[in-house]
Formats: sequence, structure tokens, C-alpha cells
Amino acid sequence: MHGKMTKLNKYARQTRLLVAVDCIIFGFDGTQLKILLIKRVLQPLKGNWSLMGGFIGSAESADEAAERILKKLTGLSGVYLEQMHCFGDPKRDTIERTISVAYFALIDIHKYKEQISHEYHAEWFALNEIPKLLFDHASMIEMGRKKLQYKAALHPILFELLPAKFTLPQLLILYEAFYDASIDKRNFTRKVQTTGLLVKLNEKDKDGSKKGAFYYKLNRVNYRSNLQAFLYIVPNAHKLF
Amino acid sequence: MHGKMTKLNKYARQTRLLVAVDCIIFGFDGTQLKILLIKRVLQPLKGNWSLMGGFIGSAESADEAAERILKKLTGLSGVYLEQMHCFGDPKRDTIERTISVAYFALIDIHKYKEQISHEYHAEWFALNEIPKLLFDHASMIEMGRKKLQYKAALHPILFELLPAKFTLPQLLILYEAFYDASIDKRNFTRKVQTTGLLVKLNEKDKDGSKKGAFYYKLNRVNYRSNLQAFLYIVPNAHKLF
DNA sequence: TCAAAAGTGTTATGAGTACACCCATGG
DNA sequence: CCATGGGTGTACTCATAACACTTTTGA
Repeated sequence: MHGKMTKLNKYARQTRLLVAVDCIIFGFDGTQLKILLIKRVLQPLKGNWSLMGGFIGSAESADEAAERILKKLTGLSGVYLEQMHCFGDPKRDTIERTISVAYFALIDIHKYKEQISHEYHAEWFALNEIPKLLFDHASMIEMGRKKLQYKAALHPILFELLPAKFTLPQLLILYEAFYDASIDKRNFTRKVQTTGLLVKLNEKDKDGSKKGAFYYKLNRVNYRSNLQAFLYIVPNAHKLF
Repeated sequence: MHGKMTKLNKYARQTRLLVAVDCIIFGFDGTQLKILLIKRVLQPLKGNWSLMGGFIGSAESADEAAERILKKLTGLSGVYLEQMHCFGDPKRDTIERTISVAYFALIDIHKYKEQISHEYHAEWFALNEIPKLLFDHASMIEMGRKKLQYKAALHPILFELLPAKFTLPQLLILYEAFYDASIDKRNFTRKVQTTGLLVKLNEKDKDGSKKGAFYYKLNRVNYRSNLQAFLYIVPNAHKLF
């Protein structure tokens, strides 16, 4: 009994399945946290809103497929992209059984705008205004929101949603929007400052006020080494869940 | 252009893949954290140690497949089982490309012993004595260990590794073993007691000492409602990562 | 009686929280 | 000069951490 023979015995009679990747793409427009959805222009299921997704090709890994798909829609690569969960219900895809590996991506919404491709009829939706979605995409988004809330309460990943230069008031608004809570300005800025993640720039954003708010950028070195560390930026984080 | 037609266009030409589930089964023997591995007795790759796994059937979800596979090896159902990560490298399985969804399970090692099936040549291995493993199973275990350490630092899930009745010294030893650290007994017991997760029984375990240690059991109601809450049982949890 | 493990209380430190006023500027 | 948003300091509270002795009992 050689390998090929046994492959027939053990592997060959198994069912092969379609395997897809779906991307939950988060962005922040300065006021609200939003998700990028596409509208299907082709059959099947034309007209349905859905997450951006696609099948895993025969020579690519799931991570590579997610990057490819994200790039196809946004033009962006090298952005924060994390595998979230594998959705395996046999009835989740109504056309043919498909396993889907959901990823979530955090992007700077402004970078996206420059490179938007209209081919997919993509639109940003606020989290509380998500339209009816294809298949189980609504539960994917719900899980994505929860997991991101969980993770961002412990780790400084929301910076990924901001441009390279941002102000402390912008950062505060982002956290307040995402956790739907008002956060004390003084405690917040102190906490963020003591993390050592920020570098103050000699430049002000005068858009939001007459006085202007200083721009900051990330200290990328400290950022990378602190991504795994617990940094409780959100107040009362331990009571959140 | 109707649905069937488009299914041919869009779905039909996609590659279908084998999709498997692998289970990282953790147990605690009173001294060490261990993982249950099986030895393949058939070709292909006979003699290799590996995680317990199997292909996802055409009518079952990934979660159901994981439960089925866990039950096949341990005889146990209703145990703690959580999806961990989907491993999708096209070269990870050397026989045929297979996507694998890894799960981790926490079981009471003593329950298992009663129902062990010798069919799979299963053995428990301490985490620092894992033999060479099939495919990418070593990295699955490594990720499993890390994720479990992370999660158990925040949530009281290690109770799943203990029998229904356990003593505080046993619990302490479990945490010390898992985090390879010595933990202050007084702080530990106080912290655990104040969680409200434990019910003290009027019975002592006299195995470990002459004096005997009181047995406790879980308050299942509080346990379930606190699984999502942050409970920092491990000291210096925020410096761990 | 003694060895071996179980059980328990106090103090100190530091992180988190609550809270209110001055600053800078453009209109 | 004033309205608007930006920026900062202090005191209190509570959770965590450090630390050592007494109790029980079988051999």
C-alpha cells in the first residue's frame, strides 16, 4: 500500500468545498465608524449589499486571498488585516455550500477615497445603518464589531483608522464614537501620552478650531512592540463586556 | 441570464478544496498542562504524531465537525471547544491541499481517562515535550498555547481543565504551571474568592496533605455570566505580553 | 512532637477616575 | 472682545502586590 493508493482511500473520497474570504473593512470618517460594503451588479443575487469577498485560489493562502481581495476593492495593501473567524454552516451560502473565512481590516478612510474603484458600487455605511446583507454577512459584521471592540479596549489598534497625522481631539472622538461613551478628555490624553506611542509634531490642525490642535504621529517602533501589550485606553474597560 | 447560468459562470469554475478540522486538546494532570496527540497507524504518513482531526462532511458545520472529532477521540461532548484559527497555506498539507480550521478544547483529563479509545494510539504530552508533528500542527499548538495564555489571563476558563470538585491548591498549581510563574497564595485565593465563582463544599481532599484542603465547585450561574467579563486572576497580567 | 501543607490579614503602592479652569485664536 | 474648542493639574478611591505566621493532623 503506497502513498498514492492511500490518498485515494483516505483523501479522495472526501467532499471538496468552495472556500471564500470575506473582508469587514472598517473606516472612520471623523465622526462615525463605518463599514465598506459593495452592491452586487451581477447575478446571482444582483442588487444585494454584501461584504467584499472572493474565493480562495488554488495557489494562494487564505491570508493572501484576503489581501488580494482587499486590494482589489480599495487599492490598498499593507494595511491592518486580521483573520477573525471561519463561518462553516452548510446552509450559509444559498447557492452552493461555501466555507468563508472572515477577516477584518482597519483602513484610513481618506487613503481609500483617493483610489476608490467604482466597479463594485462600494459605499460606506455607519454601523447602525447597515442595510440588509447577503447570506450571513450581517452576523459577520456583528461579530467583527464585537471582536474589534474587545481588542481595541486592550490594544492600541484604532490608530490604524486615522491618517498618519492626527490630533488628540480626533483620537478622542474616534474612541467615543466606537464605544458610544463620553470619555474624560484629561484622563484620555494623559493615558495616551504616557503610552509613548505618540510623537507630537510642530504643526497644528486649524480646521476644528481657531486655536488649532497639534498633530501627532505614531511612534512606529513603540507601536509595534506595544501592539501585544495591554494598554487600557478605554475607561472602565473591564466592565465593558 | 438566470441563477443557474450564473452559478456556472461565477461559482462553477472555482477550485474546491478539502477542508479539515484539527483539535488541540488541553488537559491538566495535576502537575502539568498537557496536549492529547494521536499516532497515525495507517498510511499516509504512518507513525507520525499529529493532532486529532478530520475532514468536514458535506452536511455539517465546522463546529459540528470539531465536536464530532473530539467525541470520536475522547468520548466527551459538551466540553469547552472554541474555534481558534484557520490555517490556509497551500502547502501545509503535503498530500493534497487542505484548509484546516483549528479548534482548542479544554477537558478534564480524568473524565477522558475513563473513556479512552485506544484505536488512535492517543497519548498526552507535556507542552515542552511535544514530539515532531505532522504538517503545521506544531505551529497550531504554539498558537493555541499563546491564545489560551492570553485568554486565560483575562477570563476564568482554566476551570474547564479541573474536575467538578477541586481544591484551591490544585487551582493554584494549575495557574502556576500554565504561566510558569510562582503566584502568591494569599492574593490568589482572595482574588478567586471575590469573583463569586466558587462554592465551598463541606468536604476535604486529604490526598495532598494531612490537614486536607476543602473542595470547591463552580457556581455555574456566575461562571457563565462572567466568562466574558475581565477577571484578572493571573498577577501582572498586563505585563505578560 | 514534628513535618508538611492549608489557611488567613495588613500595609503600601500605583493606576484609574472624577473633576474645573485657563489658553489661544479668528472672527 | 468674545465664543469656541484646545490644553492642562490635583485629590480620591480602589485594585493589586508584597509580605509571614498560625492551624491542622497523620505519621
